[in-house]
Amino acid sequence: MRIVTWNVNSVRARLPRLIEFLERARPDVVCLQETKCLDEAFPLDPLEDLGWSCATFGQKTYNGVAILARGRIEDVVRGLDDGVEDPEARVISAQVGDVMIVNAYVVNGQEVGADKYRYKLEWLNRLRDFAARRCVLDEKGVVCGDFNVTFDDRDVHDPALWHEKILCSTPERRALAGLTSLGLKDAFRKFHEEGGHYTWWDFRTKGYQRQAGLRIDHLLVTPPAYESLRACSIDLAAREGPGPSDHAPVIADL
DNA sequence: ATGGTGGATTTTCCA
Repeated sequence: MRIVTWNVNSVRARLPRLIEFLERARPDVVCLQETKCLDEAFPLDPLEDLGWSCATFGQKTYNGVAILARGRIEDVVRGLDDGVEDPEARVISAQVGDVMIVNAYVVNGQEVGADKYRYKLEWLNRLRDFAARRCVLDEKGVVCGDFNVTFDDRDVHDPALWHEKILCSTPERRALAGLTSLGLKDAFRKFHEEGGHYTWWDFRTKGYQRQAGLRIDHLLVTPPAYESLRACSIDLAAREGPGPSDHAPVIADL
């Protein structure tokens, strides 16, 4: 099963690029983040016409997540289901075939020390607890999305520049490690131990042209999914050409 | 400390 995570930075603005990617990469499951639209504005018709089932959890203007699948999407849960008041649409999960899929758009956090930063750390702990409830460790499961956190300095183009900055600070990395502590493993690192592989490049500083990026989009997988992993790669072609997202898709084959 | 670009929505917020 080919599973993709991709922060599309508006599904409506990115629809031509999304369709091009679906036809080229031929995934089975696609987890989208930052869809940036209400469910009624999601481009359901063109995607269903191409054979995709869609489960959406959106809001106006910001955030928003969706799961696309060639097969049946079952047992959909929207949100973290922990009783906390939360108006932001950041996580959707569902069973697709024999794989539990959890798709998350983690809070960005703005800057270290900001209110949004503290909220990010709390939110990552809530995501960890949700993943623990939602995934059975001896079955196949994938917790993926835009985590807005690097694992370590191998994921950073300029570690000195980013030292203890947002997306790279020690508390954020500890909170991300809370998910791997459950027994989930970073799919990409199974195949690529070296640094220099990135999934996001800042538009503002022309990061892609400078190869100045960060690896912040991840697939964390349960042990059976990890054992069955055959490949994991970053689709740089989707970050090139006209009108790309600022993130590239990450593709895992299991 | 600031600005650069891009998206949604509305001359500003968020990333």
